[in-house]
Amino acid sequence: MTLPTQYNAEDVESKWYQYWMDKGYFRSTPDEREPYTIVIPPPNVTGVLHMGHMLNNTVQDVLIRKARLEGKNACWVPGTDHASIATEAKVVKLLREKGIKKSDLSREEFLKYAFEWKDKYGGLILEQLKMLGASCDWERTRFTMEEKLSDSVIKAFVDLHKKGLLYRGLRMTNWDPAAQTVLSNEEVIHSQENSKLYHVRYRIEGTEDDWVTIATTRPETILADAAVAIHPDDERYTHLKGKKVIIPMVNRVVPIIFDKYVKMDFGTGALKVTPAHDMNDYDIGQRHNLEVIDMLHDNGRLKGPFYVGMDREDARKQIAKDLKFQGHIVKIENYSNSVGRSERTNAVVEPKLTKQWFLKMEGLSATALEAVENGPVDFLPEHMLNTYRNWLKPENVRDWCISRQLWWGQQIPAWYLKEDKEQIFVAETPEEALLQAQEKLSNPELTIEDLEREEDVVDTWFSSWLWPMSVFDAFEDSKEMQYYYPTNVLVTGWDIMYLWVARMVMAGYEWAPGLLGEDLAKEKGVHPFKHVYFTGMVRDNMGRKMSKSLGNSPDSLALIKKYGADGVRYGILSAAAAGGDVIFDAPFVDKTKTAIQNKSDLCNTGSKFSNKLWNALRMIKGLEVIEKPANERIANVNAFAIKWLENEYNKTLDSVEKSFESLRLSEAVKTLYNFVWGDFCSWYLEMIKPDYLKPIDRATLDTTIDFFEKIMTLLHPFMPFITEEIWAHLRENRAEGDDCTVSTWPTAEAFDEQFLYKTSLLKDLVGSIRNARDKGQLPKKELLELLVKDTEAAHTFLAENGLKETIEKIAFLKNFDYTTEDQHEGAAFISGTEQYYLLFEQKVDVAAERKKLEGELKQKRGFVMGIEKKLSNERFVNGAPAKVIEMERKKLADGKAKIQLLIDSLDKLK
RNA sequence: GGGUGAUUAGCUCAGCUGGUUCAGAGCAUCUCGCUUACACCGAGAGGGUCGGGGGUUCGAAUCCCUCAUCACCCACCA
Repeated sequence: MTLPTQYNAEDVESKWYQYWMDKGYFRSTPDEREPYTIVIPPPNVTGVLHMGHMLNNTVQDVLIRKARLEGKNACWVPGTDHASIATEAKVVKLLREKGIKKSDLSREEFLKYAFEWKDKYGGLILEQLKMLGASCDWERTRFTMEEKLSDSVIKAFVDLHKKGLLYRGLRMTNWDPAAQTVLSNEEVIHSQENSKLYHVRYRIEGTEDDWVTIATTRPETILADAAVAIHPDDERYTHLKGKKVIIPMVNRVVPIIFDKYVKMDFGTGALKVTPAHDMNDYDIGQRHNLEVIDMLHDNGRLKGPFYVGMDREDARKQIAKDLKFQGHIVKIENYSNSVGRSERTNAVVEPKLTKQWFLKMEGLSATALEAVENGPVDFLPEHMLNTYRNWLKPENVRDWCISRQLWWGQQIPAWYLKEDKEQIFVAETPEEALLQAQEKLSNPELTIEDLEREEDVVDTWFSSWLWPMSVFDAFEDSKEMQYYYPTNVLVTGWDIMYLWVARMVMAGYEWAPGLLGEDLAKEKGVHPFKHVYFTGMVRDNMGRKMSKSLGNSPDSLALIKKYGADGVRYGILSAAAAGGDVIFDAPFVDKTKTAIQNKSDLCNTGSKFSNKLWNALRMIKGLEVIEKPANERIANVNAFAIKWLENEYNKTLDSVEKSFESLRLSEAVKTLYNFVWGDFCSWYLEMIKPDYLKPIDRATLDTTIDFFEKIMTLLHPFMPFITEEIWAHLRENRAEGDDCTVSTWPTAEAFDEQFLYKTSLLKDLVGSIRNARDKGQLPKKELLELLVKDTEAAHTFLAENGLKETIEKIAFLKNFDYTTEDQHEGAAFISGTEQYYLLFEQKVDVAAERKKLEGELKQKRGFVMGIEKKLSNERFVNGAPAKVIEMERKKLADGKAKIQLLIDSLDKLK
């Protein structure tokens, strides 16, 4: 069998995923093993895979694959979120393109269309996750609006209502005129926009020509003004106390009021108050009993009395003209202010007084804070706790507005008495609601016809916060919940820390105790996850978030096609320390910007790494085998190489484990990269590689394959495809089920630091020899003679079994011996603390060599002086631990020895 | 206004509990090599007073203070 020189990720990857699926390797059912659970942060059902998902899901896959290799019952639950506003907006748009208006459809008809559309196009992202290698248990795929999950939502709602945590109230809310629904604060994105500040004068009632001038960015709302407000300490306006003003256009007379909210130094110091269309004005209105005049329809068009049916933005321009015509405009300034837009529809959000359902957050948020601050939930990176704390502080917490005026979502299980809408009955079914009504109103004659159901649905997050429980069918006495809950780790972006993470914690504490039962809750805990791993945001090279509207997100699938999923996974992981933002250079973003292309390409490093692994395999597979090593010399070298790799391997494994413990995945993958490329390929394989066309002995080859196999297991969580491919090639005739994906994670064994120090000296020496060859312009493989000054230390160093032969082999020496004489031909150099001579027929460039040695000497002297100073400092000697002092002493001794060698060398170079 | 981070090699970034992984990696640059696993490669080299200043300490890239610059989040903006 011949293997191609280049690894072809695309061909290899396509076959393995199906293979794993066929074998059912990702399937998890409760058993006696320890569970390791992750629930996916459900992407929008309409979403497509972007860089953020790739980072997020690669991290999850690494963790879940590692757990699987460790023999745990690894369960990664996938699924999608119904994303009510975004999806409904999309469906509405699609229907409009077909000429169907939402308003012409009944709720049932609309939902039918929506579900059809979801079934047809939704969940594409899950298929894309498979391309990435995500080892989810696909048989567990859930959807937040499927029947069972919706049932959980209803149950949770009813339960909260029973506990008295839900209420319905008239509040100023964020209104999205495009989607025609209320939004939570989190769904409103504020940004600075250019607008105009209109200075408009209002005539004071009872005067001919006395005016007060206000400043506003929204002159159209003048029609709904209820007062003009002044700061009570503003001396410019004290004469207006008790006066009234006449509002232009509508000629309504409204009072001048005094309120400390007004800033004296802003604008004119006089503020028009429009309680119906501004959050703060509403508050002022409450304080002063002002009339609330709503002049906008739900779609953002004007009710009147002027500009009827005109959109608010058009009306603004028109009224500005009209006010100017009537002499009310004093001036118009350019102005930059913050404008809130709907995250989902990008429409400018209107503050609007609406009746909504709210969830009391006081107790819930305190619990959520406590669970992380002093409880069982860890954040990574830790400092995220500060942000979390800041958001959950009592003064920053507001009740959660959970109703939405949409159809795509769970309809709120509340029924109103048709005759008196203030009579509300919350129940899981209409029958129960009716019973409640009959009882409460002491009227057994009531029928279901007398009730009508609340039209609104709940906020999407009201289903998401149940996700870690609802995916295990928690609300129906679930063995799965009892086994898998709490989940081990949640991997998500910090941008939804409050929106989602905090709320899942609340939900966990609210319901898990009841669902798990007292004993189990006590034993396992009720928190939804133990660790939260916050990934950073993936940004482009201008620091901007990747977003569809900017078009700065690279095409994920194109990346996978180009570099292979393994390459992309490597790239994105090695770039992302937990919590740190990732600047991801996107080669496909904008070909006109060379700056982007010039930058590093981490995925390419990953795909090169795949190729390196592949070729290491090719080398091993290409070897001829004999039973015994050809001679003792080869046997010694091989023994040394194996001993070295074994130690280096255990050290690496130890370090990788430590990185995993603290979830430092980028560190783990880099450690493995360095070990594989450096120690395994560059050193070990070169040591055991037989001469051209010579065979290798079976024992060495077998050991090498053992190592290679173990390395594949270690690397598997990061690069699942190539490791499985190599695994398959490494041994012929593997048993059924002997696959890398389900192999056994090795345990770290002790390693010998002392020995590894020797090997580092070896590396240094070999490097020096190569450097000397380089300078002497000698061919790499010409066999040379190396002499070392005969000292005790040199003997100790070379006494290590096989070390000398190994140096001879990889540095291409025909002879390596001791000498007492100084040598004058070839190159002289110092490695470690020894003086070496590499002999060849060429005079050294004396001047250049002297210069180099002098430089080295100067540096060494400075170094030694520093240590001497340190050691003569009594406070250091008394204060520092013995180990450190000992180390310093050794450094000093070695430094002094080296200085002597340098001086000797310089003397001889004269 | 409240909060959080960042500043280390030309670029992108690691660097955990202060001390042998302490000044690192990848990319880029330079020199030499198409060598028999790999030119997606190999061998070697250059390059940083760790943003400035102060402090704590025997010892600081690491802890504290301060200044500067740059991000981001929350609140708010007539």
